[in-house]
Amino acid sequence: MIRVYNTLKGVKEDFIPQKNNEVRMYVCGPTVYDLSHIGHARSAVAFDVIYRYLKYRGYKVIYVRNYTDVDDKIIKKANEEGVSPKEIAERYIKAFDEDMDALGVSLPDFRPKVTETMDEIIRFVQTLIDKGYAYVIDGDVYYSVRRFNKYGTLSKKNIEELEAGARVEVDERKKDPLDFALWKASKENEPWWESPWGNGRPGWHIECSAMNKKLLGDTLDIHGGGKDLIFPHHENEMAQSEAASGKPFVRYWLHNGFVNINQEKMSKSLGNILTIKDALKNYSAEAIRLFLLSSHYRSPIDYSPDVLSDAEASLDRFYATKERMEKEWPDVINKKADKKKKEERLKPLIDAMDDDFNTALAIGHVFNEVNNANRMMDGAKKSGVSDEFKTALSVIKAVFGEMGAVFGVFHKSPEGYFNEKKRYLKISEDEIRNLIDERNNARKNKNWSRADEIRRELEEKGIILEDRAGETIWKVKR
RNA sequence: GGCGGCGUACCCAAGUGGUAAGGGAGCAGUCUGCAAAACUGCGAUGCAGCGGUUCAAAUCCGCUCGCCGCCUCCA
Repeated sequence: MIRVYNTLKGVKEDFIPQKNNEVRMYVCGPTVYDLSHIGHARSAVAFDVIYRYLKYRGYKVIYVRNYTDVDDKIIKKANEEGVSPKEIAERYIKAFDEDMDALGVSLPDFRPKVTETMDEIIRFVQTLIDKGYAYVIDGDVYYSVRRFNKYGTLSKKNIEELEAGARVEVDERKKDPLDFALWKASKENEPWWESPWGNGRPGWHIECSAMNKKLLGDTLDIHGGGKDLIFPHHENEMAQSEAASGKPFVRYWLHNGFVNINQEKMSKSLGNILTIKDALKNYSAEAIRLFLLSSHYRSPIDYSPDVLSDAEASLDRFYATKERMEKEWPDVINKKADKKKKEERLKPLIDAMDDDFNTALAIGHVFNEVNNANRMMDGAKKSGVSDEFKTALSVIKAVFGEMGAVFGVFHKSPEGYFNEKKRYLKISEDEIRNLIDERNNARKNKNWSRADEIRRELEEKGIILEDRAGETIWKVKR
């Protein structure tokens, strides 16, 4: 049984989708006005793993992640650059897609855009007006917060205190300062769409409600996003959707924690925004993914060179072991793993993931198995190959394969992994080869000082030499 | 001010009542010409602090200290 922490209830509870085997899942995607940063990556990776895991556990998942391509910030940027909002949106959708692809984030089943959902949005607003939850003023449409008596239940906010503490500039025309815009009449130099209330564009929250209704129906099983979206975005979404349908909007609200940079919140004013593209210049996508999955998705995490190096070191260890398994015991690991034994070994991993997608614990178990595999291979070398050993090693290989597919980490070929590290090389491969040859000649002549000198020389350039039986191999260790 | 959360070894991190997973770094050993990798051993008598509940607490309760997030666009 999967258990998830539901923001709405504030506790972990059993995960039971409305339709026995089917999960309808929606995650808030980016507003495409700038390059995506490492925080977007966290949200995307966290929910990607949740998506993959639900499928792994046998659910049929319909996963939707939107692009907000109509928004104040997009318009502002477009006006600054003297280009159309459409051009801005397209540019950053492309950039976001590239980033997701680089990070190995799987494509959601649907990726709706606001511009392609306009009819549904307008109908949705009209429904809210018809039901008395919204009112029109000079071409604007506002949602009447006080009409929805559950307002504040998601973010645990008291409506009276909200009003008292409101720091937003109040639009005097609104009936209540808390009311928010469903539809905004277009101003000059703004994109607009025709509507019953005049030309205008949607407010921020209505798109998600409309997209959800269109693609997933009135009630979702999972709705996800960053913690910062709980208020006001998700609170407003819930208010809109439940007012319109009269049904519960979301069964399980899931929210991921933030990524800080050197203990500070990322923000434009601090100037410490780390884009995904910049992160990828310094670290591999897999290391970034492993870093993101090394703590629980709800905890805040701190991005720093140290923790990313830790992730790289972990990956080196994992792939060195995988390589050893493949090189030393190809016949053993290519045999089909015993199903029952596999389930036994998989159990701790499954239990961890079932418990609110505890990737950190599950990855810990992966490394327990790395240790087991190495110990068993050492043992087999010393005291012979037993059937037990063969079974266990093939099972571990299978465990790596299955969990690798869920995490989107640990799934490469060791050769491919170590080859990728060559991008950090500060010396040509030919030069390395030549130096290794020279060193091996020196070793033959027992010229140990020259041999060690070459080793040191290469080490300074981030190359580690390993003298194996009959050959010297080199690896990138930066 | 309101709401929510966090504080576990040198660093990262799991653990929500039964006696501290895992990774990195470090030290020692096996192996090696020397290394590397791997393995073995060592490493928190204690989980911010102080009290309390309990046969038993990192885990529950209370207080104190420190840190953070949301309340306004934000993953």
